Amino acid sequence: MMISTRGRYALRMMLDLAEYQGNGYVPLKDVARRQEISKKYLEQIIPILNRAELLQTTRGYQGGYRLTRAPKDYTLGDILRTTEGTLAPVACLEGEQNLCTRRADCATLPIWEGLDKVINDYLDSVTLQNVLDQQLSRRGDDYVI
Amino acid sequence: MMISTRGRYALRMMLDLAEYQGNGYVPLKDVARRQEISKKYLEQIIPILNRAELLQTTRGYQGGYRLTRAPKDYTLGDILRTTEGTLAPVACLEGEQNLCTRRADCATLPIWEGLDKVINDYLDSVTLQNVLDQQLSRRGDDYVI
DNA sequence: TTGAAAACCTACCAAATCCGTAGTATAATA
DNA sequence: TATTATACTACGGATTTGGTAGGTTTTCAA
Repeated sequence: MMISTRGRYALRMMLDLAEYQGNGYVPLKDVARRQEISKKYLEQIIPILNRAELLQTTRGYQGGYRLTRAPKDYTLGDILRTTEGTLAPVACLEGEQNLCTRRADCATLPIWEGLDKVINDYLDSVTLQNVLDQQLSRRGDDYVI
Repeated sequence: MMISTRGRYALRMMLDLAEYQGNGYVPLKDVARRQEISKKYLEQIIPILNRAELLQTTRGYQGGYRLTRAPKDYTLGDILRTTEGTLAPVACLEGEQNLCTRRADCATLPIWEGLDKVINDYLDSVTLQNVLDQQLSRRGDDYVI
């Protein structure tokens, strides 16, 4: 498993904001309730998104969070790389601290690089807006049936 | 990181066998030396491949391991799914014990299913033979330079 | 000016997973 | 029967995961 609850919850929170923010700010309490995720745990995930300026906040009365950009301007790759730190499928690709002496003629390294590309390309091909659209169309289907 | 040393070492061991087995059996000692992996640790990885009948063994003098099939008849997906247990990128896809009550109308589930497919398709598109061929052609390049 | 609502910060913790080491038992063959 | 090799099982330290808990600070409204 490469994507932990951190990334998955972050994604669900971003989707929730996209759906419910309207013109205002959404309090975390509401997101937590709708998504059935501990508010306290979400509080730990938010600073990561915040530092990367993926969302805006105000404190105090009627405070909360909202997206910085339009939903179509976030790829899932953006959100997941930010929260997970890396999406590298193997340690060899995780940076300088994992340098391997066999790297120069490692037969498997090109494989991992290819896998890494496939993963990132896929996640960068989907935006928050895409997911919202799919969700709405599925809900529509339910009414028809 | 989704693929641990177990899967990566298993893959390197399979490649090593493919390269060095000839008509006989390759003792683990030799694989461990060439690949610079602890023999004791490899001993723990092997039973997994063994149970799945990905390799053959004989004990005792001149014993060791060899591949069951031709290198072109193993995909990397075969080997990695066997050793890692699952290549699922998220817990939600890892089987019945991780059933989620929100599953029925989870907006993100289709994303994870798509990611899972992309990963497995990629790893099933490469065989051990493919990797061997690439490796040989790279070694050839070195001679030219 | 005070109270309530909300975000912010930091410490802590149990359980699981990862990455091995170690020792003994068993089998095959010269 | 000695040697070579696999097979099995237990243990353990380090790290990651998935949170809980409690207090602090900011903002606004009554």
